[in-house]
Amino acid sequence: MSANLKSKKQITLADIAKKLNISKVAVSKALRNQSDISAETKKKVVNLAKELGYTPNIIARNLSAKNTHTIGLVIPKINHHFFAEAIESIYKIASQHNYEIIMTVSQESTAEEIKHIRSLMAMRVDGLLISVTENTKETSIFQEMKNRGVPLIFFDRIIEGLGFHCIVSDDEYGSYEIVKYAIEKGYTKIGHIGGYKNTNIGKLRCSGYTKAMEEANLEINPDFIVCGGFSVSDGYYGFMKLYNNKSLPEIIFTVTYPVALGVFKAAKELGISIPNDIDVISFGDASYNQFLNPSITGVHQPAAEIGKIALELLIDQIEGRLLIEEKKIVMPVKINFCQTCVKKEN
Amino acid sequence: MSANLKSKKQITLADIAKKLNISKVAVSKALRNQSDISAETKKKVVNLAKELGYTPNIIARNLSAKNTHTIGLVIPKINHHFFAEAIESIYKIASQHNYEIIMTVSQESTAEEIKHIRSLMAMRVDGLLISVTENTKETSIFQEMKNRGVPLIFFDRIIEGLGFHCIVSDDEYGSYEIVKYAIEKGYTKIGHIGGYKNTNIGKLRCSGYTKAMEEANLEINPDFIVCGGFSVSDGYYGFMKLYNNKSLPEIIFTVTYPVALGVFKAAKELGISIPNDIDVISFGDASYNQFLNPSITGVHQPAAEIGKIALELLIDQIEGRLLIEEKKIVMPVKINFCQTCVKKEN
DNA sequence: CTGAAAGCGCTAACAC
DNA sequence: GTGTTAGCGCTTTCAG
Repeated sequence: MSANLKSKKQITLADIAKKLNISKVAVSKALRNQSDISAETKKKVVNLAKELGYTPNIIARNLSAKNTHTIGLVIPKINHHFFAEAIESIYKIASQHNYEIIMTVSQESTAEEIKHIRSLMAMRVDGLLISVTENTKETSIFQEMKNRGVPLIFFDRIIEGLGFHCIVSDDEYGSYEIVKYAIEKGYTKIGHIGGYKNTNIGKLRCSGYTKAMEEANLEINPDFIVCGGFSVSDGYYGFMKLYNNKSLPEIIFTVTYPVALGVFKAAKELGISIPNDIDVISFGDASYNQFLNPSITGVHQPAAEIGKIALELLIDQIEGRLLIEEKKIVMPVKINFCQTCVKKEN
Repeated sequence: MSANLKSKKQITLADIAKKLNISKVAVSKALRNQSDISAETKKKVVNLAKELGYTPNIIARNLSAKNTHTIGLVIPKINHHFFAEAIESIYKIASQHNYEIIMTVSQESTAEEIKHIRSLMAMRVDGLLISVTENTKETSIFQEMKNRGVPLIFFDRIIEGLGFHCIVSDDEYGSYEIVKYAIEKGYTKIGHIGGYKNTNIGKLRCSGYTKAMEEANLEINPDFIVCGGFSVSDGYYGFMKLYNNKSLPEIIFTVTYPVALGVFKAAKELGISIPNDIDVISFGDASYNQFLNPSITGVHQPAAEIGKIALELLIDQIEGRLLIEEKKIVMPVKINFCQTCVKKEN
């Protein structure tokens, strides 16, 4: 009825078997190059398969095999430098290990997140790689995965204490370091456009900021802090909110790079110059950052590396080479010194 | 043997049926809320399913159903603004239509591309959405898909004449327009870092450039033209090549936005100032372009729109609502005026 | 080396 | 309303 795959009947093992007057089993074995088939039969089978344009039906194979060599990936957003780089790396590694990735995007919605996890479970992926949404609080779905024994690894945006391995950047220390750097440069009125406190990165990046401030005996002005999500629009509205207060901080530390871009956007609209009128530093960066005006001094995260390690860990677990308890890998970060936060002006 | 999904046995229809002392078929129907099952039975089944944590096995379902509600996506690269935006849109639309996307990344390798297409076919996706690599010349794999009647749509990087629908930006006209604009601004020595001529976008963006030049009776200096791929590194090496010639053009029109960034990178290394020493315009842009120094005047492509239309077209075709002949949709583009190509200096 | 039998989990078709 | 039968395409087991 439709122009889809069913319209032309697909070639099956049985078709090949019939033409060659041998059994389906022989064909199956020949195609998988098993040892107990004569070279001659193999050759005949392989040739005919090619001639007929045979494509194995993985669905059928998976149904008997019970594993799919497929990994489910759930991320909150694609068009964000950190994730774009991480997934690029994940796809590369997956290809090397002959796993297929089924990526889903939650769009920062917990309902979508749950829907996708269920869908991936129904597809019987061998394991799950997840970075949760900025709103995820409810852990029951993950608890359920734990009970079922589904291999699952969290990366970047994680939930601890559920027994799954986690891999993250050193959020707290990186934040601490960059705020400390700003303090050394002479800034004292330091604001923070942070993430929701229910997320690990929101919480830790904020506490790194707090620690640096306290260590330097600097006052943390609550008016200089706003919390929200991780995207450009959150930075934009965050800055607008700060702007509507009586006074602005001298420099703002943003929880992500997109948030910093949002600040740029808002400042531009308001005719406020960065870094002359107000300065910005961020957690995270982007490959194109070097071309910005000004380029943002920020904490560089090893996104590709995080993706790679997360996937390798997951594959190890799937293939039974990893049976240890919940483990948290914290990747070191470093500051990428650019054109913001150069010196405090007087 | 491993900590994978098989370790804990999955609940099946049969398990539920046995506990309830009814048949598998009744359970299957109840779960799919079919009309010929009593409300009472339905309730019992649904409750028990939830209690046992039943997850339908889509693999098994697909095997009998013969369609998978799954679409294969093959792109050359993720971390490139055009694709990031297009796939974000594709995922969004897919979610709305309840299709699952299986995205694969060819990394600009034709071998990977073919491997992924075969793999997606083996997974029996209902259709394919493809943007080919910069190296794709061999069309036999697509010919094969045509013969099999696989619904397939090309977008952005297309192959015409094979009978598949295509959707692209107006590459030639957009290029013509922006080069014409540069000419109006007084530039005469205009170079082009272009794409391989075997690709539609490489060819058309170059011919748009050529047309504008010819129309203005400007000389096209072969030394001002280099061809290559579409990424940052291609722009970088392209510019280095131009630099090693005797003279540089006044302005360079690049085939993609990443190529323009590559030019920025090379120029920065060489101590050449953009737009003072040499100027740049590009086909394509990025959301963060507005924060660049200088922001690049370029042709804006409706990436999200292209992804959306491509997918909707494909779904129409899969579901049998589209039976017309090969059709090419050309999306209008517009110039995004920024800080490059502002005026020719004397 | 080869093949017959059984089954993966689900659904469509048809009977009761 | 409900159940029986058969089959999707493949692989594993085991007998020859």
